[in-house]
Amino acid sequence: MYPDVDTTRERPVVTRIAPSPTGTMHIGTARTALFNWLYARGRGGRFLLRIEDTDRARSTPEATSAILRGLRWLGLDWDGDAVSQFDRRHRHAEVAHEMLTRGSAYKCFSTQEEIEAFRAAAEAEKRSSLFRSPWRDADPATHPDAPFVIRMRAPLDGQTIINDHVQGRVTIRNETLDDMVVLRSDGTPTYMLAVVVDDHDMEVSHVIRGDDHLNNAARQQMVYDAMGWALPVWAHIPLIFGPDGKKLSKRHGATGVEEYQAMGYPAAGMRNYLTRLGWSHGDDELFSTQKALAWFDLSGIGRAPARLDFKKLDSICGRHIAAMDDAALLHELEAFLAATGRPALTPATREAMLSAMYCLKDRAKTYVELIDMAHFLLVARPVLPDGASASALTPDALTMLAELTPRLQNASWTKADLEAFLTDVATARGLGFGKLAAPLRTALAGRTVSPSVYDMMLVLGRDESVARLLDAGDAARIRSEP
RNA sequence: GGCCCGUUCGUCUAUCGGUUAGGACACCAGGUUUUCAACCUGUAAAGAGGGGUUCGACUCCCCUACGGGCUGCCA
Repeated sequence: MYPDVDTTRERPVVTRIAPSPTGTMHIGTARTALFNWLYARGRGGRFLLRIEDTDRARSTPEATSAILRGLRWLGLDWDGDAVSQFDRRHRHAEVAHEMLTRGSAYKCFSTQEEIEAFRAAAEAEKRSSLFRSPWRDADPATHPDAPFVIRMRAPLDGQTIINDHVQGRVTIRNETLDDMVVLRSDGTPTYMLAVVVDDHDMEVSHVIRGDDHLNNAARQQMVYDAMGWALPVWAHIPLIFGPDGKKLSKRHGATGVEEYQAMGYPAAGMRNYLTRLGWSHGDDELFSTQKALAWFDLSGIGRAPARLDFKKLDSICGRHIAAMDDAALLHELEAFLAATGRPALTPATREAMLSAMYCLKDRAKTYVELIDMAHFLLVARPVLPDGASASALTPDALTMLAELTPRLQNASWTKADLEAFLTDVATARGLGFGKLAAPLRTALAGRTVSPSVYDMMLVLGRDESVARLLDAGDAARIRSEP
């Protein structure tokens, strides 16, 4: 019934993401947005945003702003203003009436109670529960003066073929579809109508969306056909599952993009991971957004649902953080601090952070870990050692620090010289450097985990380092006094 | 129930009829090492099951099993 037209013919590339504002921005929605963005931006096309808010009961402004924030965080910029589907309801109704005059739709006066009763009976008798409206072929002259919905007059036989660029040729027999409602009795459009009208009016050329819409595509294609509109290229991508292979839900932990932002994952790493989830370009695993834009294509999308793997996300994000330019990383970090309500950096800590970035970024997979690793430069004297690190301050260790500290006053303050000097100190006592590093780390950072002691001394500088070592000695002395 | 889609190491995936089925993450065993991270080396690990088609199937077809989606005056 529908010829295999080449829908990829010359036509400007326009994609869109059309989330419904009924909660947080789901990670799956974010990935769909990313695919659409990559496809359009990689081809000089446009990427649009439409808020599908026709369900007035469930749509909230808060959810809309969460969507905007999520897209912005991921760096997925859209063209023009976000379109409100609800605002276009009159246009949708206009098309519904156009379908009426064209004879491709009809008024149905069946009440919801009648339909529900029919479905219940059909289920009970194990018959098809497809509702066949008795008004489909009724003479308009006999129509009552009563509320009605407008239904699509869908073909009863034949088949509808979805030429899907991910799933392949999908054939659906028309007899398995009923006459869907396109305009509700209150005059508002249903999703099935609105999505087609909007995509057409917005000149969307490629519809890349979750494969939960694959079946819907057949019914939507009937609307395109009824209106004589050019079909978009269909690409129905598999959904994302939780680590256990079940549909991603709250019990898996993070489902909203803002939760990932709060956990400190860098946007570039998220883009990389999400792009690779369900799409591939040979064996390439780690890539920049520029590469993704150049490589992304519908042919690389897999047909099976993919599971979220936090370990891999961690790994990818860690590599992105390590590869980032220090200044850019600092900028991102400050944005993270602001977005999550953490205290901002002071001019002094900002400078220290920048100079320390080289020894911090290799050790962190998230900004949370980065901040944690930077603890030594964020705390002010006196550094209070935590329980685990305090145990390194044994009497012997304190003696060693006390001897060493004055000599640090005129030591050469470079990594190589400090390393030589401190190694000598430890060796002179017949100890491995580890025995000396532990108390040094405690005095400098107050933690058992930190960057290398040399790096901390370099970042802190001579005065601050010496002062911290003296503090540690003082504190121990005070503790040991009765 | 009906219809539609899917199924390669634990996970993400490569392969587009001919490979010892490759890579990455995770794991395990070593190495490096001042902690952590990183890094290096190595081990183990897969075509859901059954039928076809073919000289030859992970790859094409069918059936089954399992998973998912749709079946709303939700989107």
